Amino acid sequence: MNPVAAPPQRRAPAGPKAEQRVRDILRVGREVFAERGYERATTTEVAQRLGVSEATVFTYFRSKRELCMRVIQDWYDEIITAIEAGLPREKPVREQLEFVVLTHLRLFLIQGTGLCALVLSEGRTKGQDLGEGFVELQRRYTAPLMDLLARGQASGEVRRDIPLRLLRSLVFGPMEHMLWEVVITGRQLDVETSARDLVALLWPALQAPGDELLRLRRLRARLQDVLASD
Amino acid sequence: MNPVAAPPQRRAPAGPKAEQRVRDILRVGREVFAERGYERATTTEVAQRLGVSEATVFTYFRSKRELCMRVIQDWYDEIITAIEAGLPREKPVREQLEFVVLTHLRLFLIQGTGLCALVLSEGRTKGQDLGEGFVELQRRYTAPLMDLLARGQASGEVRRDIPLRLLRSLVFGPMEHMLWEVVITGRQLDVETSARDLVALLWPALQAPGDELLRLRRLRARLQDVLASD
Amino acid sequence: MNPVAAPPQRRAPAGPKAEQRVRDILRVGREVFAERGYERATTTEVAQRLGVSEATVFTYFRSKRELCMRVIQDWYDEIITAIEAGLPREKPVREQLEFVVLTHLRLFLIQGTGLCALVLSEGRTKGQDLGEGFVELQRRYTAPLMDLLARGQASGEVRRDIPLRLLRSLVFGPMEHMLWEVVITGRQLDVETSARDLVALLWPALQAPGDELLRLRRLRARLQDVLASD
Amino acid sequence: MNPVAAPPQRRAPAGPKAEQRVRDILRVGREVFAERGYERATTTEVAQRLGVSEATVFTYFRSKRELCMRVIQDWYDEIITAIEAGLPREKPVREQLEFVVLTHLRLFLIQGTGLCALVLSEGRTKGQDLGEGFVELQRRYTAPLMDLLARGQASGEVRRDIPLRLLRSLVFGPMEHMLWEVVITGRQLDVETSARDLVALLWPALQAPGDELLRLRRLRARLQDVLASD
DNA sequence: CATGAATGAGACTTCATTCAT
DNA sequence: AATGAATGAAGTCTCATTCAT
Repeated sequence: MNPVAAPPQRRAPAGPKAEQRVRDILRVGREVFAERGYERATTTEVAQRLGVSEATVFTYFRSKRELCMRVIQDWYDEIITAIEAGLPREKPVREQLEFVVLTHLRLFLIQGTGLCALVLSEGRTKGQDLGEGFVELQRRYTAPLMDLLARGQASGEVRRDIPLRLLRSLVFGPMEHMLWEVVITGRQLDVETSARDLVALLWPALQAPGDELLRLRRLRARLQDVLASD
Repeated sequence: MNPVAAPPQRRAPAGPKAEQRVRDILRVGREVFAERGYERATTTEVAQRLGVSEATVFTYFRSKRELCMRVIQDWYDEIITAIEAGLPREKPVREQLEFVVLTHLRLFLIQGTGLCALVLSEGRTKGQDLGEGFVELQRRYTAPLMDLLARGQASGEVRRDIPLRLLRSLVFGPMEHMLWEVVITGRQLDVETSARDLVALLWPALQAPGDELLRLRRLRARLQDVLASD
Repeated sequence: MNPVAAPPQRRAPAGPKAEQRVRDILRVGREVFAERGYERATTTEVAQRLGVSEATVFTYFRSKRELCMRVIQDWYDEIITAIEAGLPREKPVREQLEFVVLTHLRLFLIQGTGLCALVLSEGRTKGQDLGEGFVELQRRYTAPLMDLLARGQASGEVRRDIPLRLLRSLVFGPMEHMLWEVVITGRQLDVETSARDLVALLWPALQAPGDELLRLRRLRARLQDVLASD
Repeated sequence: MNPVAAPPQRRAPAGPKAEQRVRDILRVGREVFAERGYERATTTEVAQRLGVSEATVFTYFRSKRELCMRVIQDWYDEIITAIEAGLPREKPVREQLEFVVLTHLRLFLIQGTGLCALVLSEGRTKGQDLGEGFVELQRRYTAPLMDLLARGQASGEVRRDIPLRLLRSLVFGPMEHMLWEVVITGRQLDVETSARDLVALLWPALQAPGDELLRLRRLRARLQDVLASD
């Protein structure tokens, strides 16, 4: 009888200037969340860095939580876009893998380590403050690599006797671990070299076991055949 | 020069009863920090679970921050102790590695995913709230593995052409990544199987490339040189 | 003496189009204030339901307070008009009373319970936000009934030995109490039946006691005096 | 799997001093809510009038809402207690009714008009902020009168042809209306006189119709018989 | 005239921490 | 040694209102 319609949310402004504001807030919000993590980040700081009032922030984002979610989504989108756009699909899987790792490292290190931390550490508060749509984000985020590994298995470049999930951990794990190190120790990192090294290190584990050995043996046998037939 | 006495720091009580109190608070503190993370954990909750007043907690720990640091230290100590005590040093490196991975996974999963998250996510707030002594803790924490890998290199069971640091990331990285997956998705994990699978996967990458393989590689390289110089 | 011009009050626009705007805002404002009460009503909601910007509302009304006052005034005017227009002055006072009660109940229940609540609950904040002109509004609002009762007294249909004010409370009081019940419990109410029942119930109390009754009462009073003086 | 136990509420202190505090806060809270209504009342003001910090208020009451509920409950309890304790059950129903009306008027006017307003105006926000247990409170509040009227009907002192609910409105309605008048106009009121007048006015309406007339006729007949038989 | 955009002021609430008893 | 009690500081969020365009 008295459904007592929910009171209306003030709609965020829409328009070219508004879009710029949204972008600004997201940019600064990303910084702040990355630096401080969800709990220690304050809307006050976001507003101050932008030189606007706190109310302005809440004009464009309904809550701190929503702002954070958008920050994370945007960042995921950037990574996904960067990888999907630049992936050299015609090249061998190994080179594609190098590209994936390099792109991740690069994007993370430009500004993303804090965000990485944010996602990882806030992701676990499932059902609390953030984390409702996290599983899905996580899925999209790892999708390009999963796809790449699957194609590798199909083409025979990647071993088939290990679940994809585990292979994924094998790639992302060390990568993220290296990033943590950077974050914690503050040591610099040469992304290009690190990416190449890491893939070089991983590759034998991803390949069919003894594959290289088998190929080299075949190569030697054929060379011997050639020399003998001369 | 500075005759003004230092402000009287209230000292924590001493004695056997006091030590028990400290242990109790640390035990419960570990639970609470693990479940909620640093920010969302409250001293209130620690006190309530223990059935004491909040003030009591502050009688034994100067601050929430200090309590958290001690919780983390204790937990590190447990892992280090468990590994050092059980490590089968006489067995091949590969088996020792399996032990290390298994022990980590087990300790993390028994009660530690939250602590893992705690360490990882609070570790990054370098110079803020926690994190002063983190680099040192991190060092001690990874020491057993570093040591193991070094011995492996010395004995020729582990390749020498890759920096230890990278090898360490190769082991810890996927391990932690698997743990995050468990935390985020809530999926169960068979630690024994997972540990064995993971090491099996990593082993080819850690091993010194076999002798035959090395010789074959050298052969191929020389042949390529000859053909190129033609 | 005071050559400083008064601060430029922005004047509300004038013209036929402007009048329509004012009417629209008042209509929607009435809805919103009725549904939510003064404090919980927001200018945002008024604007949104009307499809205009918030600023527009403030173009036509200086403040939320002023809008609310106008809403209440308009509503009073409607009731007063409805009653004055429809009152069957030639009929007996009792029937006129039934008309007054019925009209009140009907207008309140159509859309007015919220407004009734608004008036009653905001009326008390005398000298605060609303309530400056409330006494006057209240007077105009009860004027038709007061007039009716006065005419009843003049014609002998209504007792003269009770102050008008009290008689008014006797009519409005139960009526409003019934309305509150509807508002609070959400129960339905048949206005026609309720109006008739209520007047039937009140009528004996409003009527001049019949001649015989009066004489008998006087008789009893004198007997009691005689007995008491004995 | 991760029920994520709800974080614990800090328990309100218990003890003799604490009880005094609770009483103080309730006393001042009653004042503030009565003066301002729910929305306009602020926890800040409650704290300031008490000369304590705002946090102290929240140490004893979890929220503004809870404080307000307790204020209202206490006030209901006072009225109910006062009436149940003083009701002269052996006297005629009419005198009991006078007592009920008088007690209500008195309690309301001492400090309760604001609270009356509070209950009435906030009661309607059912399912919003307050108002969960309101129907029940309302029931307890009117119970003494309902009971009295029911006993009156049983003994034949009150007419039986009208639903109790309507009779209740007939008593409470004018009473509250008079109170509103006092609140709005600020006029003084002699409670004793007003109570007697009001009941005198209502009584004919509550009695069986023509009842008084019939009784007086019987009285006269018997008196005549007595005189004649002398 | 209408409005997009911004904001000052203030509300409720939480929590680590202190201190007299 | 333990704690009951209090609180300062800070945080998120809401909303009426203004003003340049």
